[in-house]
Amino acid sequence: MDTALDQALLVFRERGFHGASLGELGTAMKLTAGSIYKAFPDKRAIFMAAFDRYTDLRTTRLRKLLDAERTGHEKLRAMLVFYGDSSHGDEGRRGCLVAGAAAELATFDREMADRVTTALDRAEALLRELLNLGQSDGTLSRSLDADATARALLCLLQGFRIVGKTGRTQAEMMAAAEQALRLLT
Amino acid sequence: MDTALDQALLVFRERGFHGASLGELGTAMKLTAGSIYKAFPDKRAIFMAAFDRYTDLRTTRLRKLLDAERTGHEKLRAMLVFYGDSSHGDEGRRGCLVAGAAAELATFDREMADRVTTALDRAEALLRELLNLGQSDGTLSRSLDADATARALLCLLQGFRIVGKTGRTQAEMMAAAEQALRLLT
DNA sequence: GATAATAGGAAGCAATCGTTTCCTAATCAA
DNA sequence: TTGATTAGGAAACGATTGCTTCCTATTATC
Repeated sequence: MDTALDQALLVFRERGFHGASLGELGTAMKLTAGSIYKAFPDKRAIFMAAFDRYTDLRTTRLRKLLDAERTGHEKLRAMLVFYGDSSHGDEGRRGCLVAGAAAELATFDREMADRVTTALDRAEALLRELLNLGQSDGTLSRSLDADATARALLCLLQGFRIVGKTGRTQAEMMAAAEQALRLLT
Repeated sequence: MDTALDQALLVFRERGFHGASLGELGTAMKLTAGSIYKAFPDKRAIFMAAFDRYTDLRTTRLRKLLDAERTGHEKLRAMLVFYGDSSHGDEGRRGCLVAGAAAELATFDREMADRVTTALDRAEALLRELLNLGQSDGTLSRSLDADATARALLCLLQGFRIVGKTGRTQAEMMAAAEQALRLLT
């Protein structure tokens, strides 16, 4: 089930919700349409399940990376690098389900909009935590407005995923991430 | 023709390329499908024309705003405010055609990917110009790496448009913009 | 004012969409 | 082994999609 969702995930990331047909989803999940509809009431439910799995997987991976760092500055760098790594080459071109859902579905699908908002709010809250930590342990500038900076960083990271769709190099994205980090020190 | 495109534009911004049907486009443009296909070979061509008009309109408006400012710092603020203003409330929820096309079409449609890349490259080049100007006239920090900072700002601005899809307030977006600007001074 | 050219709309086209139905084969309890 | 339950696939469903055809007004030209 999870492995099938992992394949559906890729199709949705590359093609978007409306751009992904059940045929493509089926071949990716190695399942026929009939079988898929045994597990999901409709296409939208597949997307939502894929969305939830995507955010779960990514926050788990990110948390692990953050736990390996000590200072606020280092944790923040790890988060910027995490997004930078997801925003270049093939992986970058595959795109981000959160950004994609925001662009494609947030206007008219209330439930999807709520999911996107929740995901973004969590990321923003995490960034604020890291900023506060860095300001406490002295590794980040104390003159920053943590709320406004967290929101700006959220935008920066989402922008990474959009710009990353156009096939930038790792070096390009990392230089941008490092420059952003330098401004906060 | 341009006024018809302006209406098609809105539909594409809200629903994306695949999410916008010719019926919706027709009612928005106050034209039937038959008439539309007198002017465009296919739906994709409508989108491309709308995309070009969108980028033209926005760069024209932006250039005008930038010309009204003198220093690099003030011009950069004007650009950040321009994107912030487009990223809240109803206008924010309508979304950005460039970000939308990047998320939805950049993976498999080479010609659209090129268009998106060109639009992003132009924005990045403009940001670099403003940074260089600010560093020359002393209104922006000379220790910045202009290339990396321009790319980071490009991501920030595209992120504005994505986050703006979820209905943020003007105050929220402006605080983020002002904070980003403060970091560059 | 007659005629040619064009712009727009109504209706219908095949194809594809998401979805359902039904059948088969595997699984499991007794 | 038997019978019940389930998972999966083949095929077809109506609806909608992007697109075309054909007809009717309107405009423009001489």
